[in-house]
Amino acid sequence: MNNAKKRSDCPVSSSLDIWGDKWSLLIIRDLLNAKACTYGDFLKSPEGIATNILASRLQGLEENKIIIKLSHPDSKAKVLYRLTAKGIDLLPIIIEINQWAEKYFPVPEATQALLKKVRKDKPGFIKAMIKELES
Amino acid sequence: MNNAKKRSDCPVSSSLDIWGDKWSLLIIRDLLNAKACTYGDFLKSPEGIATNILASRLQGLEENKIIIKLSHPDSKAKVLYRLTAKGIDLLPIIIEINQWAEKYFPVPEATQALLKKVRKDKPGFIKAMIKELES
DNA sequence: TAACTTTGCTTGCAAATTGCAAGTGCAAAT
DNA sequence: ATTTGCACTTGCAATTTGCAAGCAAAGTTA
Repeated sequence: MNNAKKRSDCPVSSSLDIWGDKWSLLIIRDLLNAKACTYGDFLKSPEGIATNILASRLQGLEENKIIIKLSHPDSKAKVLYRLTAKGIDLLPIIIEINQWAEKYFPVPEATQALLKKVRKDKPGFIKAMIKELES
Repeated sequence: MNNAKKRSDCPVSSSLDIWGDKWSLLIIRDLLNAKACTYGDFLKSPEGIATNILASRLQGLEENKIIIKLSHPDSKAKVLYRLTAKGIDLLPIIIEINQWAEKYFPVPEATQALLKKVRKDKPGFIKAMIKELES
């Protein structure tokens, strides 16, 4: 998703041009869960992304303003990645994906617990989570 | 998305294993728009999917029970593809993608019109569309 | 201060996937 | 009987992926 080739004017297609690959949404998932991640944090995720692919995806997401690179307060050697407002706004999509998944195959307990809260009050859940991610 | 390799237990990851490539969701989009498509219909979409890729994606989606292949009432030479209930349930994800896209870049008039209705009553819109797709 | 480790990448290369063009086989129309 | 339409398949070049190794800058340890 590095190269900026737009296949059509369709909003779904344009969105997929940005984050429609097997890895980008997992990076975004990590950032929704953790609020901020280092390069090494992404590598530790269970799917096992290759380091060169991670670098290329982070670059693409940054170019598309989905994430921002920040300097780590503790160390110059470390880098922090965070979601922009545009990236945070992918949360509803991720929630719907989780709900779809829960309906059609077994999901982890932690997911079930979160989705229970979502079911109780989805707009409230999203609002609270956005507030948390922006702080 | 042909091969059934599950990268992790994460519901997002598992979902992407099924339809998380640059083409599958466009096939699903076409089926949400048209209810039923022939092989040739998919080829006509503006993104220009290659015929071998289309064949491989249709096979994968069928294996994962997202779509079904039906015989065309008019001709034995034709095949109809339709969404299963599992496939139709991807509609909320597609809607959220459209809404995200509308927020961050210009979208076609037709999309804007549809999203206006979504904004007015999202659950109602989804319900009506599911009913239409299942009929 | 020198050696060692950690962090965030980059590079090289083989393997897999994609995309283009050209078939192929069956059905239907002429 | 021949041509056309439809749903794919095949061959092959080009791109992308994934593994392993390398590397510079920063931080830690002795």
